[in-house]
Amino acid sequence: MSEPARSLANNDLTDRRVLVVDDDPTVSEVVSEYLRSAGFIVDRVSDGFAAIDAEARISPDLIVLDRMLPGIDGIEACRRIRSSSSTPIILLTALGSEDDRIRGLEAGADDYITKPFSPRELVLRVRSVLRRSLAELAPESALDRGPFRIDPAARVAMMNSVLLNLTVREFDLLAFLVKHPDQAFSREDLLSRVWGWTHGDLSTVTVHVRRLREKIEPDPTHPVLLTTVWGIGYRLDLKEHTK
Amino acid sequence: MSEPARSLANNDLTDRRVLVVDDDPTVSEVVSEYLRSAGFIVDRVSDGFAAIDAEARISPDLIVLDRMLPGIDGIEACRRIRSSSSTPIILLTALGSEDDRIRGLEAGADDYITKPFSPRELVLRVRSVLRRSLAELAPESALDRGPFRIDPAARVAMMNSVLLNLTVREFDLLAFLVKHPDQAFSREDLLSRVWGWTHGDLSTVTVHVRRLREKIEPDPTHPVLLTTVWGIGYRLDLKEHTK
DNA sequence: AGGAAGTCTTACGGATCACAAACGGCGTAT
DNA sequence: ATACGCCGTTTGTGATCCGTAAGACTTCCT
Repeated sequence: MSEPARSLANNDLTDRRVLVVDDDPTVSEVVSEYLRSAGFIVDRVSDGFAAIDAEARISPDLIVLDRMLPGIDGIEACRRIRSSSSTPIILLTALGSEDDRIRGLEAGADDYITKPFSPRELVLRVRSVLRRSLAELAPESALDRGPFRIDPAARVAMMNSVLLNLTVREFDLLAFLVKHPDQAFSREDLLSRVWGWTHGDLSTVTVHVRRLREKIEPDPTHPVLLTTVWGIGYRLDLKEHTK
Repeated sequence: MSEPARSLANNDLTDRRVLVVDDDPTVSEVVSEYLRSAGFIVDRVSDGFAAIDAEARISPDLIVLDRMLPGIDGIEACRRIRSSSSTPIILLTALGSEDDRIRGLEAGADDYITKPFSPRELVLRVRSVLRRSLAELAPESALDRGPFRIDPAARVAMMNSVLLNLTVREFDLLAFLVKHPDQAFSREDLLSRVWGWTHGDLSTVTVHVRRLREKIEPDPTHPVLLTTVWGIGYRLDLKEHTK
């Protein structure tokens, strides 16, 4: 109940412009209709070049891009759009292979939906991606909680009034945990919500947790703040349910 | 041995209401039985109008809807339900054509299963759709009952305000029992609803009950909280009969 | 009392998991 | 151009947990 509600309140998702790119009129029609009824303003084009052009012209808040297109394909269109803009992109595809998915994400796509998909799921994904991208733009205020003070704007983190010398990832990780204290997160969750990855090496999380511990724990070998929940993941303990 | 298992999700999928709509008594019976043994509460109706009525009346968490129905067909029922509610819908069908599928998804279905399907696949799909839809909702809150306090989000269990050091399985087992106190469950039930297995070695349950007793019973050899119901299974006694 | 079925207890091997340490790549600053 | 810092990955190690099996014990029934 903490985050999603607030970001929804601050950043309204209605009336956002979505650009739908698909050469199949049926799919394009269905997708557009559903997005419209979900409160989005929808523009449609049917090939890659038109997509690049339209993106530059109307600056949509998000693009739904079919992977298979006449002319340049979706992946290439995605790459070109991304090279000049950070507009979020959701890729549509008939293929479901892992390789395919990775190539899509590498090209800069923010999410990936395989056909056949339900329009409802599409709307959910669109909302989710939009929320994420809008949340990054919103100016956030500093947060004091427990011994921590997180200032996202200044990118400064303090603990007991002393400055923590954190790296980018460490800051993001700590900021997320301070925003969601006393809640256990799996490595997948953290990878997804802090790193923004949908898949990847989970040990990345493990190592960064260890590095963060070195900077915030009195005794890093016996964590009391950032504790591990065996078989689940990690939790930042601000409530004293321990001991 | 084990299933895809590891739901480790934030939201408990047990005790969710599923409405099964099918005019074929055999199919309806089989589907319902499998869903029940997977821990769902199942209601059944046999035609489209009854489905619309039942949906409004009992507000199920999910609907399994046959595509072929007397009166209005599944697609139409799906559309009507969707017009007034966002309850997730899984469509059952004998047909497998692409067109058919698209029309189903267009009507607002969240997933689509073609007959013949394995009951196991059905349960997996139901879980998957439910998990997606529940993920958008509020996280579950802590539960206080008797001497126990269960916080699923934090993955913390306390007894008389002291922290219990439980493993994953022990936590899941205790959480389930605290949610359903003073009710006897067979080992099969527990295996199905806590482990998510449809079959397996029942001694697994026995051993875990014993391990849990070691951590919550004053005298594990003479249980007073987690008692065994001879010939039936186990029960968590929270109503204070004696003492 | 005796047998059968159900339950409890203990033990063990495999599997999983968490952690530490180190490595190489990449970008940036010097 | 070089050095440094950060990041993601890999490897090895130790610890934990889980499921199963096997035997002892208890309860129920005849």
